[in-house]
Parts: sequence; C-alpha cells; structure tokens
Amino acid sequence: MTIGKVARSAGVSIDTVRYYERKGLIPAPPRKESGYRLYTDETIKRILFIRNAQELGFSLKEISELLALRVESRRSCAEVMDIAQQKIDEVARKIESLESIKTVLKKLKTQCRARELSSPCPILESFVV
Amino acid sequence: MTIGKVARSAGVSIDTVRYYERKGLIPAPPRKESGYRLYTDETIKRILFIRNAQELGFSLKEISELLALRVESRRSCAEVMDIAQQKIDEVARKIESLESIKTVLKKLKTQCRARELSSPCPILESFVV
DNA sequence: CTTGACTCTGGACTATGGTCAAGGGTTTAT
DNA sequence: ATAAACCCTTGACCATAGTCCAGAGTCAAG
Repeated sequence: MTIGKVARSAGVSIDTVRYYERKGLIPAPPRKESGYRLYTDETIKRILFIRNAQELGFSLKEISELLALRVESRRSCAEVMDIAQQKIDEVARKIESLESIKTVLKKLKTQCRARELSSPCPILESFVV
Repeated sequence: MTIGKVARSAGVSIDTVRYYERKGLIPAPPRKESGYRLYTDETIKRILFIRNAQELGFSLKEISELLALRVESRRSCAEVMDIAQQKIDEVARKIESLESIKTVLKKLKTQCRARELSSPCPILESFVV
C-alpha cells in the first residue's frame, strides 16, 4: 500500500504520515526500488491510535511513550509496569475531570431549561476545578 | 490583586495571564491610575479552569466556547442548550476513549506481571481505536 | 509511449500557545 | 529617598504539530 492510500484511509495528509515517520511514531516502512514507501494496514491502525490519543490531550511525545510500552524488552518488566501504572493514573485523572465538566454542563442545560423566560441565562457557576 | 499574585496563585507566568487576556479568555481587568491590572480571585479560578480544560484536550478556542456559554444572554436559550449538549456529547466521547485506553493499559500491566520470566514483554496488541 | 496521478526529498512556512527582552514607569520596605 | 521588586507595552522568539512547495522521478491506463 502506498502512502497516499494509507493517508486517505487514516484520514490524514501524506505530509502527516511522513511527519510521524520522522518523529518515530510510525516505523520507517520498506521501500520499492523506486523509493516509494510500502505500508501494511498496521500503519493505518497506528495512525488512528495516534489521532485518538491526541484528541485526548496526549502530545506526540507522550504518545511515543505509550507506544514504547509495546515491545521494549530491554526494559525490566517492573519498569514497564510502573510506566503503565503512571499512565493509568493519568488517564483516570483525566476521566474524573471530564466527568465533572460533564456534570456542570448538564446542570447548566437543566438550569437553562428551567429559567424564567426573560431572566438572564444561568451561569456556569463553579469553574470545575 | 496584581498580576504577579494571580500568576503565582494559578501556577502560570505573568505573560500567560496577559496572553489569556489578549485572547479574550479572561476579561480585561480594571486598572490602577498607574496602569497596573487589578484582579479578584475569580481570575485565578478562571485560569485554573482553563488549564484544566487544556489538559483534557480542549484548545483555547474551544475553551472560549465553553466559557461563552456562561452569560451569553443575547443567544436564545435553545441555542445555548444545544451547544451545551454538543459539548456534553464531546466530553462523553472523550471519556469513552480514555476508558478504553485505560483498559488496554491495565491488560498490558496484568500480562506483564503474568508472563514467563525470559519471554518478551507482551504487546499493546489492539491499538485502541 | 505519453499523460495524469502519484511519490520522493529538502526546506520554507503556518497556527497555536506561549515565553523573553528592552526600555521604561511604579511601589514598598528600609 | 532610594534600592529591590514589581508592572507596563511592543515586538521578537520558541516548540509543537503540522502544511506547502519546488524540482525531479515513477506508475498505470488508454
């Protein structure tokens, strides 16, 4: 599969695919004699994972770290488990914050529905910290 | 309260506070005759909210939108409720994705603990999409 | 066997979210 | 009343995450 196909399938630009390769987020694929990159659909999955994680507030650098947990067999198992646990905690914190933002948004919506017609729109009172 | 105090309390730089003002994320505060900005601790709360939302993958522009839900009384209530619902859905999607990342990380950790001592470290097999 | 679509590299450019510095005025503690 | 610490504006600079372009080669369909 050439780069254009991969890019279209993953919904990113060709430049982005090459950029991810430069940044080590996807492995440098084998090439044709012509120099064309040849991918399998593993790469598409990988790119979708990256975009997904980005959406969730992970930087490319952090995503590399997540990905590095995969096969780092040089690292001790304890170390890998430790990093995994850190990431789990981080993710759990993010989920909590999102939950409270969601709660506030829902409350806002309810208040909005309930308010008197001519009164001012209710306020996102407590700034969810 | 002067800008330095606000910045320290919120854990950001003075430049960042001024930057947020330029970007309309915090209101331009009243000034002393000298031109010094004078804040109340509302601003600290606001900045903490912004940082929190950023952590969760919202851009400053999106955060403005969240904040704009507050008092936009020119907007119709239905419209505000609609935007609120969109944000709720978005947040719910983020939570779901984070849950599945968490699941995979936990599985990885378990596998890691369970593996044979000399075998290679298990793989983050399915790329959580 | 050529034409249009595709790919290559290298480097310049962009937007976002800040950060820093210069040159100058202000406040406060001693 | 003066030094240290603070604040002002303007404008340059930075990292991240791409995006675009030039100039050149490659591939596939008619």
